[in-house]
Amino acid sequence: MPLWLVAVETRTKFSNSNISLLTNRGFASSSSPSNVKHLKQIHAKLIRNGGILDILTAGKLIADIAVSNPSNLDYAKSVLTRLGYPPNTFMWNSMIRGYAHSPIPREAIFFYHQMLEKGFSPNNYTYPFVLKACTQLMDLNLGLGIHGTIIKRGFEDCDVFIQTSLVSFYASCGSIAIARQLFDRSPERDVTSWNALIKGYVRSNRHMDAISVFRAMQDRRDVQADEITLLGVVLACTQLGALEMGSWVHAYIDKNCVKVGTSLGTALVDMYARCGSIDVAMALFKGIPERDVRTWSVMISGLAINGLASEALDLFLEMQRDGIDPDSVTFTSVLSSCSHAGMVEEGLQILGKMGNFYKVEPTIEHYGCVVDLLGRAGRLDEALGLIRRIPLKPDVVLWGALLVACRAHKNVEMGEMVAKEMLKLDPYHCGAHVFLSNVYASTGRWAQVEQVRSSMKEQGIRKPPGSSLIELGGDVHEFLAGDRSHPQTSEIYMMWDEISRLLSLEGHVRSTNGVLFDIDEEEKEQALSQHSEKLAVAFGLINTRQGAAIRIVKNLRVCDDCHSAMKLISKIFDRLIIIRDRCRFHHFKDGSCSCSDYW
DNA sequence: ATAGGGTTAG
Repeated sequence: MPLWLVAVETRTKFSNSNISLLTNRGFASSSSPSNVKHLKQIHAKLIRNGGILDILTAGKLIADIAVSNPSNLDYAKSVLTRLGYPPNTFMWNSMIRGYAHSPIPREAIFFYHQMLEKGFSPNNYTYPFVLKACTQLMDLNLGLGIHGTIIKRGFEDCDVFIQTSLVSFYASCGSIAIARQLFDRSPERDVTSWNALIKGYVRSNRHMDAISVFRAMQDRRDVQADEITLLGVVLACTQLGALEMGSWVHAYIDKNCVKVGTSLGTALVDMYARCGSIDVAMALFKGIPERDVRTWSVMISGLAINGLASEALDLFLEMQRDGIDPDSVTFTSVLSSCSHAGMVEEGLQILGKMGNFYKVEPTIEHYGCVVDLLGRAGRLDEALGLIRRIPLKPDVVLWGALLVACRAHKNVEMGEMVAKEMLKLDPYHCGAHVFLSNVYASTGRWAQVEQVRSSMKEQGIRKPPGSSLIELGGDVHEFLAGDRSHPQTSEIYMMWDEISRLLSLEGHVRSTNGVLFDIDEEEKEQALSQHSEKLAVAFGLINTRQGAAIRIVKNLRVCDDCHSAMKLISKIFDRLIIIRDRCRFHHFKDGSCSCSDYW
C-alpha cells in the first residue's frame, strides 16, 4: 500500500504545532543517528495525522531531511517519490541543494534535468544550487550551459544571488576574466558579490588584484567590508608574504571595528607567522578567546617554519591540555616542526602514536614529513625502509622527499633509483628528470645526459618560472628570473654587478649544482646572475636605508648559489635578509642562515 | 519555506 494511502487512512486534522518540530538544520549539524531518528519520528507522525498531504509541510520535511546530512539524501529521495502527488519546485530545489553540498554533486545536476524534463519550472532559487554543484564539480562546460539557460529564462540580470553564484563559479573554474566581466556588468552588487570576486582572485593566485578590488571597494559608499571580505584580503597578504600590507589590513580591521572571530583571528595569526613576524603572531594568538584546532595548527606550524621547533612542540602539548584534539593537519605541522629542527626521535615517536593514541591515521603527507626528517638526518636507508613499509602506495611527493635527501647527501645510487620510481608514477616530473641528468653528467655518462635532456625538450618539460616578491612602501614588486621589465632595471643590474664584484672579493665561488636543475649547460652562467631573488635583493639594497631588513618571498626553493650568495651579502652589507621559501624561512645574518644549510 | 561569499598543511 502506498504511503500516502496509509496517511489518508489515519488522517487526522493536521495542527500547526507540528511545524515547530521541523526546525532548520544547517550542514554543520552532526550526522548523529538521533538526528535521522528525530526526522523519522516527524515523518511518521505526519503520515499518521495526514500532514504529509499538505504540500507545504511535506516540502519542509523533504528540505529538512535533504539538508540535514548528505547521508540522508536517499531518504529524502524516497519521501519525494512516495508522496503520491507531484512534487513542487521547492522540493526539487531542496533535493538539488542537498546534492550540491554532498560528495556527489553530479546528482544535483541529474535532479535539475529531471525537473526540467518533467515540465517543472526552475525559479530564482534553483540556480544558485545548480551553480554550486557546477562549482563543486569544477565543470566549466556544464556551467556554461547552465549560464545559457539562465540567460534564456531571463534570470541573469535581475537576481544578485544568481550573479554572485556565477562570479564564484567562473572564478573557481579558472575563468577569472569572465567572473570579472560579470561582476562589472551586474546592475546590483552587495558585499557578498565583492567577496566572491576577491576570493576569486585569491583562488586564481592573483593576490595583487584581490587587494586592488578591496581598495576599490573602500571607495564606495554603498558597501562595507565585513569579516569574510577581510578573510580573503588577509589570505592574499599571507600568500604574498606582504607584511606591510598585512599590518595595514590589520589596522583597517581594528579601525573599522570589523568583528574578529576565530576564523579571521586564525587567518591573521597565519599571516603574521608566514610573513616572518612570529612575535606578533604569538601575541595575537594569545588574545584569541576561542581557539579551535585550526588556530592551534597555524600557530604550531608558524613557530616551526620560523625555526622555533621546540616551542612548536611545547604548544602541541599545551593544545592537548587545553582539550583540543589534534587533527591530520596538526600532525603535518608537528612532524614538519621536528623535521625543521632535526628532532628525529621525537618525530618517529609522534608518528608511532598517531593511529593508536591519537586516533588519527597517518596519511601519505605524514609519512612524507618523516621521510624528510630521516633524510635530513642522513638516515637514507631508514627513510627508504619506511617508504617500503607503509600501508599506502607511495606517491611522487613521497619519493620526492627522499630524492631531495639523496641530493643533499650525495647518494647517487639511491637517488637514481628514486628518480626512476618517480618517473614511473609521473613521466613528466621535472625534478626527477633533472636529477637523472645531473647524475649522468657527474659520472660522465654523456649519451644518457643527452637522452634525458632531449626527451625533456620533446615533452616540453620545464621548471615553473621562479619569482620573487619584495614589498616597498605599500607596493609589491615582483621579479622573474632574468626580468628586465622593472622601471629601475638598469640600476638593479648595476647594483648586481657591484654585489658580484664584492662577492668574488670575499672568495665566493659560484656553485652550479642547483642550476643544473634548471636549464641547459650553455645558459647556466647567464641565468646564475639573474635568479629572481638576486634581482629582488639588489632592488632592496638600492631602495631601503642602511640596516633595514630585506624581506623576500620566493615561490620555489632557493638554489645553492643564491643561498650561499645571500649568506655573504648579509655579512658584506650588514643586513638581515629574510627569504620565505616555498616551504620555510631563511633568516640570513652575519654570513649564516637559520636553516643550517639544509632545505 | 529555499539562495550567493569562508579560515589550517602539502
